[in-house]
Amino acid sequence: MTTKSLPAVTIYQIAEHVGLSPATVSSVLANRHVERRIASATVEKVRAAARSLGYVPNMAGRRLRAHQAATRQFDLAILTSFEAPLPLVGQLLHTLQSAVDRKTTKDTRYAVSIEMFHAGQLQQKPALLDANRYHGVILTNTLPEDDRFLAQARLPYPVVILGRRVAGYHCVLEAPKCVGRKSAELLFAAGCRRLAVLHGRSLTFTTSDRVAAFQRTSAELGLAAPAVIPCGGLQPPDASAALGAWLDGGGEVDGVFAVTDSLAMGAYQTLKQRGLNIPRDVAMVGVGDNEMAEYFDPPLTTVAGANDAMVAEAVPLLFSLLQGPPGPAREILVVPPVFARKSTRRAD
Amino acid sequence: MTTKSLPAVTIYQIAEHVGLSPATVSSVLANRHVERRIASATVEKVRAAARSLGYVPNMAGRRLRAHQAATRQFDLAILTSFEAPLPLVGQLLHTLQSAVDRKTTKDTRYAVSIEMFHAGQLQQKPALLDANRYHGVILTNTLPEDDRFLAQARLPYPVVILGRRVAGYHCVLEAPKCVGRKSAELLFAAGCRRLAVLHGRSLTFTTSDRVAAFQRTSAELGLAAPAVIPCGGLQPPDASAALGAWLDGGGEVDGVFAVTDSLAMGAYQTLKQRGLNIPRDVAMVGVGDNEMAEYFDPPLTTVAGANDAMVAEAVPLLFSLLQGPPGPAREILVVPPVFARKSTRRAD
DNA sequence: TTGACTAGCTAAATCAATTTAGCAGGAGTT
DNA sequence: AACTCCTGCTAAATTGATTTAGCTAGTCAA
Repeated sequence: MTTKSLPAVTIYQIAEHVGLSPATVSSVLANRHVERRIASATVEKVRAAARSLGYVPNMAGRRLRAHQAATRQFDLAILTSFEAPLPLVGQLLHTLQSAVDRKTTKDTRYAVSIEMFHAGQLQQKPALLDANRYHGVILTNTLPEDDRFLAQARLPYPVVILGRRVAGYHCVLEAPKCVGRKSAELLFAAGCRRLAVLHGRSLTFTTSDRVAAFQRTSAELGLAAPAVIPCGGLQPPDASAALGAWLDGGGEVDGVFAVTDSLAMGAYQTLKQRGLNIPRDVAMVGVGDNEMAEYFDPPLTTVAGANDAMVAEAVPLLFSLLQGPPGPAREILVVPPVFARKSTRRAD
Repeated sequence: MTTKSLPAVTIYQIAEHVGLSPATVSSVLANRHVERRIASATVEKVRAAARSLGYVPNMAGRRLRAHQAATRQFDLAILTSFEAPLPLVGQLLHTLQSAVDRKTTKDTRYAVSIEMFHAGQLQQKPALLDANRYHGVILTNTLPEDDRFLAQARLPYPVVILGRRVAGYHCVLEAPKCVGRKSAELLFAAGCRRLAVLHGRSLTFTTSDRVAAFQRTSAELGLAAPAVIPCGGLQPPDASAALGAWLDGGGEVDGVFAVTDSLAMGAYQTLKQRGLNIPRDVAMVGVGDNEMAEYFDPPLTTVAGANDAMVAEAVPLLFSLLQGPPGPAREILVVPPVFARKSTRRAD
């Protein structure tokens, strides 16, 4: 419990404390004491001092010294919010790691980190503006507050923003309005006339775009304004509860669009509990963000699942930024595919 | 395309190349050229040289220099295989990040990385034995080959192994045999007499323990030896195909245990396609590794979901290792809970 | 002509850890 | 007595980037 609060302890302080040279301390702490013939009493003394002073090795120092001149190392990071659904990040991580794996050679190495921030509080992330941590970053799941911060603060390393458009940055995002429009069209084509949309309470850029486009397309198709049902969170129970309450309040639908698949799953449960058949009584469209969608009962029609495609664009973009000259901020729009399944197929 | 292959370029080489001092080059590359009054022609010259020589800044050097004496920084990593299901890793990441967030103070900071290896090829991960990258690591989703490597190679930093037991390491794992035993008992209690177990082709320590315990308990209950059905992978289609082929080959079951939930989902599909009712004709038990299990149709009875609990043990254990003296390798066993749902409830 | 000032650049110190060459002093050998 | 060897340790160099203090040559004013 003798851990000093500050400042951080170096081997020089340990050396002074035990009355030996830094060389000896280093040899012990790097476990080289056998080949360096350090007396075992000395070893114990150094270790005890390191513990009691709360020594934490400085990796920057170690790495600098251990650096192999022929190797260039890239430190990459994925920056995402705590609140974001993990599968999306997982997919990004997977793709990035695979790319890194392929690109690793004898003289080029990569390290991939994940950093998380609390949604809307990106500016409180310490060291975000330091140039001494990462060579490049993919930033995703930001909220409007975060984007405002980003738009004014220029980060001193290459950044790819995933899923949003922020001025001055390289961005990869879903083609705007596509998902909402296609969802409305699918439900309309399935014969639905009273639509509803389920979304999480805190809308990201992407999900609010989906809702808005859904509403607009409904209007264009001559339908009544869709019911907008906000759910407490993004998990199935949230949707289940929200939809249930809405139906209890007299709401009526024959077509539901859920902006994420886990909301769709919750909706399935509520509809089935009330004896409503999918798709006969209520057709459903989700977003292909979950590989399970195909295995729902009935299989869920999804729009998008553009995450694959977005990630596939974002990763090469990041690598190109690592090498190439700055250049103007590029913007890549990914058109989401449609997977028509049973949940919107009434005639069968 | 003038990127030299080796060695890595430093600012000294750039300085020599353009006939200026390293100080000037540094000022330009750190974007300090305005306040340092560097001529704009010089700025362009330096930038061009950096690009053409393929300069990659050495973060260790930068961080060392930028180091704030009062701050100690811990670099932590999660080391997992590419082949592992991502949600588990996601949960671990989430818990670790939350802990790190709570523990971050003015003079103690943390960075969390994720590194991936190809299952069974951990020893090929470069720099795993270097002491200059991480202060501590949580290692998960290893295969027996990896464990053998670990048992002989001692890593020069604190390690917590998740989900397996490896001699000489701190481990957190499912209490052995529990999941397999409880699954067999649940199916037996549901009236099943002809059991089968679905598993992925490459068995981890955990999943092979589940299969073995399931077999043994079946025998103890006086049942015929369960059919063991290996699936090509861990995704629903793999289970769907494997179970389908087995049924086509004349296999008969009234109770199925799937060692992961995504296999259970595939099995659901096959059973329903063949007109078999769950749980009346075939009861099912899965493992609570997927939050969707409760929303299957019918809801899936699961054993475990011990991942929560394991992660909750592993993270504090890692932190205790970062501070405390070495001490003997601890082993924490987590007893998996049971969630009985409709898929094993025949009388209703 | 001298002094004040500026633009543009550089020398050298610094960050923390590791390693190499080598020193001091004692033991053992012939 | 001269030598070799060994044990246990240290001085100093090294790693890459950044910053501070300061230098030089030129401009301008008095």
